[in-house]
Amino acid sequence: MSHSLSKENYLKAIFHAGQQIKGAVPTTAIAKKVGAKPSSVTDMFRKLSAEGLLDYQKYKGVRLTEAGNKAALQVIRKHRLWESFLVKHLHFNWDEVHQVAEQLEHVQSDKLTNELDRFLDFPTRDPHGDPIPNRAGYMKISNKMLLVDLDVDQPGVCVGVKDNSSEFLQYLDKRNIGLGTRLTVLYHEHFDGSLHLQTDTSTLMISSKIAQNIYVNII
Amino acid sequence: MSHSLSKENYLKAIFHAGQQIKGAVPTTAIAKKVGAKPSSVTDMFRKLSAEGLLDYQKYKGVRLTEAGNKAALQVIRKHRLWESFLVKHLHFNWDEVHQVAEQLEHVQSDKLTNELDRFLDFPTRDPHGDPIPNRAGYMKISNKMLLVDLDVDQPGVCVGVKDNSSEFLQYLDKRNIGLGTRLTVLYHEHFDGSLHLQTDTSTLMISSKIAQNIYVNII
DNA sequence: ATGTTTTTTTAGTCATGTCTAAAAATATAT
DNA sequence: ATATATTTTTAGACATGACTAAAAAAACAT
Repeated sequence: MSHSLSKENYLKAIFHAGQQIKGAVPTTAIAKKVGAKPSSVTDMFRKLSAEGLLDYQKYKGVRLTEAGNKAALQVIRKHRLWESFLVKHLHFNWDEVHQVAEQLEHVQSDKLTNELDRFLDFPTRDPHGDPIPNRAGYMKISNKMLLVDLDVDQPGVCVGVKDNSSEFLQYLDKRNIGLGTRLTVLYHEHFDGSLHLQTDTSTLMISSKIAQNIYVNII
Repeated sequence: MSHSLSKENYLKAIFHAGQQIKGAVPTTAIAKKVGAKPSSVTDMFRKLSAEGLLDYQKYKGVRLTEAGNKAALQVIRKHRLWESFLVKHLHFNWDEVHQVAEQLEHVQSDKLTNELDRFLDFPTRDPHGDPIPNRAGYMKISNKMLLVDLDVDQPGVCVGVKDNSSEFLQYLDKRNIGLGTRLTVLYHEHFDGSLHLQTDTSTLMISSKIAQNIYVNII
């Protein structure tokens, strides 16, 4: 029932790649994500396939089986719960959590995971706005969109960012934009694409480039 | 500066063995602690020695160098902080924490460790009453003693247990004895060695065997 | 003191997860 | 359609951390 650290990383990478790609996930895509050479990825594909976690046909890439999907979701659940914990209680910034959560996600203890979930009051989104699977592995499909695509006068709430760099996150902090910030686009400036926003506390103007890196949900 | 999971476990085991043994720590003692064969331990002794973490002479056992001691203390610090977190915030019992803390202690992030320390309000003892090294690696030498050795009328406080079995811990819960419980020995029953105790809320009688498994500090 | 037992080390092997280099299959371009 | 480029797989190797079996050293008895 429990898999090695390396296998968990592959499952997670395959899950994420599967979200972005239409059909089967190719070797090279995973090689990039896990930072290994394609030959190593092929080896691992075969191992995971033998364990019934992947459907793998030579030269055709892989798909997660139901068991593989479930395993991947459990890792993602742990990753996102830990990210939430780090930001909410340990003063981590959005951009610092990933590396540490990558380690914490591999700790094996259902009790730990579920108690952490309860301690955090069963959050549904992590600090990047991504949905957190519940203990059954179910998560809301994310219908987040980029702020730049939000219609004028359609209220939205910030649920995450695309660019995770410190610079960007610090810029957002300075403009008082964070997870949960409600905002409405007043109008698009056609000349340069900049957006004029109304938040609960003020109005502000941001460039098109910024708006291309903020995820919002319609509310 | 950072060591593999396996190496950290060896360093920790050598530290603990060194506390119990007078001179150098022999191969077999570590083999038992880490659950490996003596030949594997010899291999690891040589590796750690080459890294300057151990003083090792063939057939003579090992001693931690200053660097090795420091590294061991950092692992112990993390282990005990995580145990504290699990008990205080995640509803773990005294006896459930060890296995999970064994995993969490290997997560590498100074910020994580130090923020966890702060979050817990800089605890000085873990749920078993063992002292927690601070970020400099300094910890109070434990002057804990067994309850059975506490003098009559000398007030003490429960700082831990020797027996970590669920049965024993549940017994203590039932008798309302826990970490921090203040108690005084009223008298020893010479006939069977049982102790009569005064706590803040009541008086109670416990057997000599129980008193041999409870650690107290003089207050 | 010398033979026996125990401890420790050496030598050789294995599993995991990685790599490089080369071969095979697939995809792309004209 | 066929040559070229890219992707994927195979084959063989390596590091880590473990193992077994046998040899060497140390400790223990009488």
